[in-house]
Amino acid sequence: MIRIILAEDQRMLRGALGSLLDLEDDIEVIGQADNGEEALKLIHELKPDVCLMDIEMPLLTGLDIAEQLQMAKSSCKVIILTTFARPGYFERAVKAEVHGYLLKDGSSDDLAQSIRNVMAGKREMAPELIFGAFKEKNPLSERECEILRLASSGKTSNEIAASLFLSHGTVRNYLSEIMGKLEVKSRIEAIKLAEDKGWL
Amino acid sequence: MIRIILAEDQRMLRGALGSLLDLEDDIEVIGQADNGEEALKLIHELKPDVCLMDIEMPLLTGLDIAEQLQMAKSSCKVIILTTFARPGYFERAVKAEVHGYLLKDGSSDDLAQSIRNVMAGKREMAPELIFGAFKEKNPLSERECEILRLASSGKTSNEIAASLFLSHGTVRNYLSEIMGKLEVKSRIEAIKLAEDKGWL
DNA sequence: TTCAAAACATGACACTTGTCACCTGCAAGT
DNA sequence: ACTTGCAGGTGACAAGTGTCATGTTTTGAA
Repeated sequence: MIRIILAEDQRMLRGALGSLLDLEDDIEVIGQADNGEEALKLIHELKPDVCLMDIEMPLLTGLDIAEQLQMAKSSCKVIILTTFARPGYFERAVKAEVHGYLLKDGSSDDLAQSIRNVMAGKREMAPELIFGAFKEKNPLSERECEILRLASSGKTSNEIAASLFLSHGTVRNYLSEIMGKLEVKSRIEAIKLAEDKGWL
Repeated sequence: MIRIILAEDQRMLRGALGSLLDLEDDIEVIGQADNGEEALKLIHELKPDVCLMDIEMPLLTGLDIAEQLQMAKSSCKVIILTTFARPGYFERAVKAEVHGYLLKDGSSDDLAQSIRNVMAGKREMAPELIFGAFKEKNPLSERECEILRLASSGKTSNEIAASLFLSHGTVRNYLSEIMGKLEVKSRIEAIKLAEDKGWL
C-alpha cells in the first residue's frame, strides 16, 4: 500500500484528487494539507511514502518543503504538481532532487500510475519541461534578482538603496543593467517579464 | 439521470471532477471541453441539463457563454466554478442569471449535491460571495481602469497618451488620481493592488 | 433646470528614472 | 601575474513621473 499525503491549497482539486486516488487499491491518502507548514508537519508525523504538492501555497512553498526534505535526507518521495511550467521553478525542483514534476494541465488518469512509477524508483517529469527546460534560463545574478524583487513590491530606487545599504546610483545601475539583459525599456516591463518566467 | 457537461481548461481538475461526478448514480458526464467555443458547441449539440464551467477559458469565457445561453433562453442550467471571488465577475454572473456560482476553494464533496439542488430549481451561490459581494468594489472609473491597464503593460505616460489620443498631462493626472484612490505612492503599487483585487 | 461627476486639458515644480562613461576592489580561473 | 566578472560606486544629463491649482466641456441624475 502506497501511503501518500496531498498538499494543495485549492480545496476542490485537492478533494477531487484525494477521492480519486483513494479509489485505487494500492494507494491510501493518509493526510491532506492546504498550506506548506501543515504539509511539513504531516510529513514528519505520518512518514508517508510520497507527498504530492503544489508549489504556490500559503506559508511555505512546495519547493521550500522539497529542499528541507532533501537536506534532512528524508525518505519521503516528493512529487510536485503545479500549474507552472516556469524554467525557474523546474530548475529549483531538479536541484532539490524531486522525484516527479507534473503539470495540472496533465491527465488525471495518469496520476496514479505516475505515483506508482515514482515508488518503483523512476522519475516522472512532465515532457513539456524536459525539452524546454534550459532554453531560457535566468540571465540575472543573485543581486539583480534581489533588487528586481524589491522593485516589484513597489519600492523606489531610493527605498531599495536604503534597505540594502547601497547608494541610489548603484541601484539604478543595477536596474539599468537588468533592463538591458531583459531587453525591456522600463522596470515595470522587467518586473512583468521576470515574474512571468519565474525568475523573481 | 442528470446529464452534464464540464468546461474547464485545467485538465487535471476537469478529469478528476469528471471521474468523481460519473461515480454518482444520478449524474452522467456527457461531454467535456477545455475552451469556451468547444463548450458552447457541446451545449448546442448535446442539450445537457447542466453545464459546469470555469470563467477564464481560452476563446470564450464562461460568463460569455452564460450570457449567450440567457439570450437564447436555453433550458441548460449554468453553474460557474471558478477560483475568483471577484465582485465584478459575480455581478456579471448574477446579471446573466446563472443557477450557481461556486468557488474552486469549496469542497468537492458538496459539488454533486449542489448540482442536484440546481436541477431542483434552487440557486447555489458560494456564501463568501453573498456577504462580501459589494464590500470592496472597484473605485476606479472605466477610463481610469483603461489607463492603469495600459500602464500595467509597461507603457510610459507618453505612450499611453499616444494610444488614447490624450495629452500626456492628462494621463499623468489620471494616474495621480488613481494612486490617490488606491492610497499608494507609485504606479507600480497601483498596478499590483488593482491586479490583486481583480479590477484590472 | 441645476448640479455633480467624469473626462480632458494646461503649466509649473520637485523628484525619480534610465543611460552613460568611468572608477575601485575583490575573488576566481588560466 | 593577468584577465575576467561581479559587486559597488560617482556624477551628469535627458526624460519620465507625481502633485497641484485651475480651468472647460459633456453628460446623467435629482
